[in-house]
Amino acid sequence: MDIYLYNTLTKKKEQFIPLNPKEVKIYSCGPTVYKDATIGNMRTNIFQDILRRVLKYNGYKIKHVMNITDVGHLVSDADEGEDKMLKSAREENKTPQEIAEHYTKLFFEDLKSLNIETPEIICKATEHIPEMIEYVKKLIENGYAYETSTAIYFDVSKLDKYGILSGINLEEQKAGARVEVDKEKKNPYDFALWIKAPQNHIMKWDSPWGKCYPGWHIECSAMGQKYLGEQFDIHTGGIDLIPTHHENEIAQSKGACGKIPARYWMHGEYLLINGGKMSKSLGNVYLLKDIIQKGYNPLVYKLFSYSCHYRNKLNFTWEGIEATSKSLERLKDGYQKHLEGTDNVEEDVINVYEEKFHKAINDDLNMPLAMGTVWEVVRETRKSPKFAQLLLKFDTVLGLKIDEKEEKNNTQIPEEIIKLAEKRQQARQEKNWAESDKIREEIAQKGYTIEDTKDGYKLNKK
RNA sequence: GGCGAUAUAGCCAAGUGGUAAGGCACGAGUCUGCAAAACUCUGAUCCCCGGUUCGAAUCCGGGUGUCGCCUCCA
Repeated sequence: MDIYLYNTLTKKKEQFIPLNPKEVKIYSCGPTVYKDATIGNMRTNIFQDILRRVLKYNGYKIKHVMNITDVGHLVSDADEGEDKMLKSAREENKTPQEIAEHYTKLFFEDLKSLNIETPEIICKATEHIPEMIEYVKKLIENGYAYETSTAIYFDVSKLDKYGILSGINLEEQKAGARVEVDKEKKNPYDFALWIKAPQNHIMKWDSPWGKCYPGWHIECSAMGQKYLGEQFDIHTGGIDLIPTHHENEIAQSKGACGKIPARYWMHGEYLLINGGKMSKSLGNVYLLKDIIQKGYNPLVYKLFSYSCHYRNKLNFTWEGIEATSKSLERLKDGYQKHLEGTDNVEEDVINVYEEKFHKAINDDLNMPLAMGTVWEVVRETRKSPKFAQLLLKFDTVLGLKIDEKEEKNNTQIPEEIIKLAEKRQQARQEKNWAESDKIREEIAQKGYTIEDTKDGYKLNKK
């Protein structure tokens, strides 16, 4: 079945045809590991995971590269100001290496909680300094870069066109309106490839231009080329990377080898919090940890993100998480019921559902639409293991572990509560409903719920 | 000022020319001593105005609203 993906480069949905008919090469801009990853960051990672899984569903092998930026970009704008890694290190009284290690570990823990597949290749910026130096050298040789007293800059005026991704027009931009223009820069949009380190700068490396550290964009170009070649299939990232980072990656790649590095550029939209931007000042920066701490399965967040297409803004609310939490439970219940079902179902019925689902995910990863089909199968009145099997197949894309039973009953129920439940059970047997209801109220006040089933009572923590 | 996105039931959200998927909530019912859970049923003509068309949420023009980016940011 054909796959269609929206390409930021052409602003159109295009049929996806990989360079190699069997293997798809993807590069994803990974985290800068100087602070906690937010659920907003995770939305992008979920989007990238879906992309992988959908391609695999279609039978492709994946070679997916993700970088870890463990050398800081600058805190302030335009190639000046303090380095973010160093700032965090100073604030937390640790070495930059310790900071990077710490946040890298947390990042991968989040991915694991969300059942996000680990890319085939994870590469750290600090381990690819020689490749970056070579890349800068090449750009200088090709006449796309020049040296000033502070850095090696990319000369955007040497390109036939700068700004193809974001659609900016250099002539129309008010250069330097908000950015202090470096007097030595030839063009306001020239960006630093390689920055000469001040004496007190901790992270710096020897290079033909002295002790330096890399500019923000060079690592992705250098590592992408190293692992995937001069041109690969898909480049992904958050929507915010379009105007600067990806624009500059394209510039670098065109300068170095005359090619746009990726044929398809895909960008995930932002997650909003209560309709607005997530920001520290509003105190609405949430981490996956916060969702877990409220007692939710982290996969609830993953399912929540399927309620909206990746190219649309998704509004995060706790109400939404609560609603999704119920959905996930019902999804799992539905799966179990099919598993235990005995109804007969024709292959045709299965195939119709499968095709509907497949078509949805192949249509630019339309998860909200695909979920519609998932629910149709879950709600099928006929119960059959064949449907369970189909759902399991869907779950290779969803990654929700629908066959894993919730472990909410594993939480320790205090002796006291169990005693009350037993007492209530006895009252019920004696048909002493008043007493029974009284005890239920008591249990509720102590933070537990009790449900009566045909096999007896069932306790849960609220 | 420039670039871009979006406006569909209480909420989240698909659908991009042929009489509005799905999820959550609400309400009703089945079940239950009652409740919970589960299951079943129930709701919108698609921001406004004008146009094209046999026919538009869907195309075109004009408004209005919301949001994002243009500075580090997924």
